[in-house]
Amino acid sequence: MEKTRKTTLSDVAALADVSPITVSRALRDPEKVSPDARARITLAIAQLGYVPNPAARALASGRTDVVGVIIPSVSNNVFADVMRGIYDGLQDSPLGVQLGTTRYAPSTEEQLVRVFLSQQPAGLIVAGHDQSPGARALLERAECPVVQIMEVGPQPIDLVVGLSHYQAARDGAQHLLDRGYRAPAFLGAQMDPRSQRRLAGFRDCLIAAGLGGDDPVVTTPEPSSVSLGCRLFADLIATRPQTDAVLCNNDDLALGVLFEAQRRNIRIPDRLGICGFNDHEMMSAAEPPLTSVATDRYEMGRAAILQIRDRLAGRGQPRGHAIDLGYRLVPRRSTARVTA
Amino acid sequence: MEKTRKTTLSDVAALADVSPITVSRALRDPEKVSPDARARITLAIAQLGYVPNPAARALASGRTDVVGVIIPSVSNNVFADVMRGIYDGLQDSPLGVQLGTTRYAPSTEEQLVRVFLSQQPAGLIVAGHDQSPGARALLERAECPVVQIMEVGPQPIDLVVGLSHYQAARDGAQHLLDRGYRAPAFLGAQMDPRSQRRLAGFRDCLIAAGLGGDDPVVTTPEPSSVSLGCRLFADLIATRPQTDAVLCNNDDLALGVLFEAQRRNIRIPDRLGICGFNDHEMMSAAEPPLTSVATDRYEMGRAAILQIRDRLAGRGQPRGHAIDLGYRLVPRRSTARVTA
DNA sequence: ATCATGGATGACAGCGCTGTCATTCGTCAA
DNA sequence: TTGACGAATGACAGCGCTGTCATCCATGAT
Repeated sequence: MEKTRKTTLSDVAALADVSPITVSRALRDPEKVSPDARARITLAIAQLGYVPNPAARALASGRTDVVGVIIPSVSNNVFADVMRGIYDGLQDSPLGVQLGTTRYAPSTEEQLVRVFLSQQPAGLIVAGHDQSPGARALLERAECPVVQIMEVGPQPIDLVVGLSHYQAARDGAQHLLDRGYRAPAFLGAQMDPRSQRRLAGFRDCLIAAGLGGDDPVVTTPEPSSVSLGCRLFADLIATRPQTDAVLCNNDDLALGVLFEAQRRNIRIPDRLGICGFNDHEMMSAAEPPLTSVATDRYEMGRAAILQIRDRLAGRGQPRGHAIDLGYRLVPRRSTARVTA
Repeated sequence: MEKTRKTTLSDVAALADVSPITVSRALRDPEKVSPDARARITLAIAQLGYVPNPAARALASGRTDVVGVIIPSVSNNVFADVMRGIYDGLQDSPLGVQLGTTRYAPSTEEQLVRVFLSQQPAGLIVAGHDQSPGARALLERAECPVVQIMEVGPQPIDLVVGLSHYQAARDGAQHLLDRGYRAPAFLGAQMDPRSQRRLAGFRDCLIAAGLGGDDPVVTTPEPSSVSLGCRLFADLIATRPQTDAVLCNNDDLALGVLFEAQRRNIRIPDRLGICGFNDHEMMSAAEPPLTSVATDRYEMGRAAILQIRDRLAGRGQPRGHAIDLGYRLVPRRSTARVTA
């Protein structure tokens, strides 16, 4: 196990017969180096298998090629789509990703922000608008672009890519009313701030329609799952049998409701309407196909990275710029009641 | 926008009235510093809000606190579970994660390995056993622990945490035969090496049972999805109507098959048996509940990180150590044929 | 022929931390 | 009382790269 010293810039420089600094320039800013020297350097790099040391670069320049991404959880498939968008947005750039998960804990988030910022990242992507005051202060002082994703809202820290969960859920609820359902309920798991705003949209829609009598809401802090959808729905109809439709906080729950309804021979969409949230691919494949409020999680991640890349390239949007990706109600058979 | 210099070790040292090196030790190895000095240092750090500069640490020590994770894709929910395990395994450690995705391309994988290794990571986790020769050579020469996850197999690079996909699928196929199905087929998407080995297990099971006549296999390189399950199943019964059971390469496909079968009024399990792979949470919630071969993706990620942490702590397993997490056939109603 | 101009290159120092010694001091056995 | 020892601390140099400024040289205008 010999201790082979890594090849350095100087090794390359020696072989290419230039000074180390010229090699450094050839790597970062090839335009500034003569074609002749550049060719010799490229060759030397290939011969030696040289790979730059990012730590040294970071220390010397005060910058890194790492984008920090802080999300609540990796197992939530909403974030899986976001991450895919992020990675696609990274294509053809030297940037890498450092991922941190908060487990929905503000204190963890603040600590992650602190740690990530200490690495002088090229940019930071954080989920949501509900950072702790401490985390927010850190982010406002950050020297790199900061993108808040998932939702649009007041007082952005820097850049924003998201949508209005309140409006999206309100439209979902309105769709149920439009289709003639008169006793819709809300099912929610993992009641993070976005879920809370969806719930608020649902409630306001019912109130506006004069249906705000009882508060037909079943929620739990547990993480969302299909099985949980089954259980929550079972709870719901046990306590509120007149329920004729459910707006689910996400698609997992909606699928669970579908299965539980099938088990109980509850006819969909006549006896029960189901509307999910996000419009995961499986919604259209289900039998019956399930209505959902479509959100573009993939684009959310991609756009966030592109915002950062634009900023780094000097042609970015100013502080406060927000991209509202919107949402789209996708009606399917699960809410296609015959009696309107 | 004032250029506030970050507080450094020396600032802390000055305030605590010790030398910088003592502060460094207090951070990395508190035992080696007197309680008195340690207290003053802790106080100074808190007062100044000092956060170490990881780039400087990496440059000086030649090591980082980052574990590189190289997986094919983040959107595959198998890897979402693995990632969750990894993050849980990281709890109470100073380690962070740098994630890279190969998009199932060996050349991308090799480049990622090269880039990650150049960062002198604390450890590396790579998915699968089918690295390109170049990537393999790099990994074998790596100075950090390397864990191959997902499957066990011959010639490990260093550490391994996985299971035998061949055996798992073979058992799944055998289960279908045991339940009296006589014309099972295999449905596969995203035919990566692990999927190929599952397919091999399926084929060998049929051959061993003397049912190896035709080759009832429908696969596609497309990424797996529920909708794709619907389509593949439609293709399958169009070309091979006698099919009486399907072993699906994963649970998404199995769910798609269920929906498509419901659409066509194909009775499950009597007319058609369905077996998935991985036993995603939704399988037990479905109606009817779906049989699957359970794998512990979460534990795969967690164990991989723990292996690395043990190594770093000096009490790790030797090179070549493999953990076979096994699998578990979970029979449910979707294969509970009455006629045995 | 002379000088200003700008492109190409290089010298130097230093980013913030840690490895490797060396040094100091108190403690205990002889 | 002395010396040996270990715990606590410090001095020094350097990790590999880049920011800054200086230098060099060919070119074209005068």
